Amino acid sequence: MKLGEGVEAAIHCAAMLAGVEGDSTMAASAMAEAFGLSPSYLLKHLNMLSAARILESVSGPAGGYRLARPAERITLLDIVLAVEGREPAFRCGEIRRNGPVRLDASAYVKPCGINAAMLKAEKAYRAALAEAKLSDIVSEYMTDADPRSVAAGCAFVARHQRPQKSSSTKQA
Amino acid sequence: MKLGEGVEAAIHCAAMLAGVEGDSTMAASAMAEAFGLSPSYLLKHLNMLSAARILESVSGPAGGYRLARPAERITLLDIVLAVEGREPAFRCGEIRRNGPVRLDASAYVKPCGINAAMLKAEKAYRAALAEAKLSDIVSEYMTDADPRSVAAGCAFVARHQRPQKSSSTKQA
DNA sequence: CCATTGCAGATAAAAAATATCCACGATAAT
DNA sequence: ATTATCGTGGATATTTTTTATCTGCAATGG
Repeated sequence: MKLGEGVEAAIHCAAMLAGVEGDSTMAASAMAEAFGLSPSYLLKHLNMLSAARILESVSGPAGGYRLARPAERITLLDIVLAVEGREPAFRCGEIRRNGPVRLDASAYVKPCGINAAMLKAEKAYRAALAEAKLSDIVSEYMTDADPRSVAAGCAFVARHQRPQKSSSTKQA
Repeated sequence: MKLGEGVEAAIHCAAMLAGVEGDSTMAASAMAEAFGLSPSYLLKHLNMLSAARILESVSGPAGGYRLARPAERITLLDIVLAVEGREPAFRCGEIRRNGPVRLDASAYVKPCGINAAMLKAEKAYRAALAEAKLSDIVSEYMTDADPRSVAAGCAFVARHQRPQKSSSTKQA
């Protein structure tokens, strides 16, 4: 059982995007730099998040990504499913049918109990991830993490976020 | 997130071994046949179960595998961890440190909140698997599954289990 | 002795994850 | 309009992991 590295990247990016103001965006290249990741590969994962409507993207010179909805309504489950796919970790291959004695298909209408138990566990896993809101991750980071780390992170966001043209970002 | 196919094989084999009587054993080749699996590869997984003290093995012509302890004290978690390894699915690469701004290591003493949330979810997953006893899987199968399937399975076990030499298997 | 079985290690084949690149459309600044 | 920047999608390459096979070896019952 293993989660791809893209999950870690995706969550960190989403958390960082939670810090950009208004409808500003942040370029994928900036996030790749922030985490020392391959820009071209990170794009793939950000794209998955876009497709899942977790992020929005803006093309063009001032373009980049931003959250598609408030961080309060984004969970780690949303992100994990978007990046890793929605299929369960355990896939029942129905190997019980593969023996030398081939019974009629009607003998296997009842779902495999092993499969049921494994899926139940995964349900618990997903429920726990669904409880973890991106906003919680961010606020815990703000309060608990080392002030130097928080300051550096915020500075990075402030430096790389890009205000958008059309919509006024609450200018004083 | 994906579980190897070996997990399914391992659980099915363990469930089948739960049906052998006394200290009898069943050869790996028999189980491979029962599930239509590659014998040489199945051996690998059975070996992991042996190493984890979930199964016992006996060499020699009458040899094979049997449960190392009663099915009541074997959980799906035991099996999954034995086959897939004990490392968590999410491994924090600490990519937050990989940015262009290198802070002192002391700025990262607090564990990453993302990692904590992911591990918490996995803890829930493992807890659910720990609740699933092999004996439950087997007894549910006996009562719920199609009688033809149960009969075929029991017949297979009866035909392939091999009594051991030294210990008397409650012979009438 | 000898046939059968599990064990360990080397190896190979297949699949998946990771990473890079390029042509393209969108867009903002000039 | 031109240009430079950016995301998109597809093709492709590289690396790692998984799956599978084979061989020699030790154990053991007959």
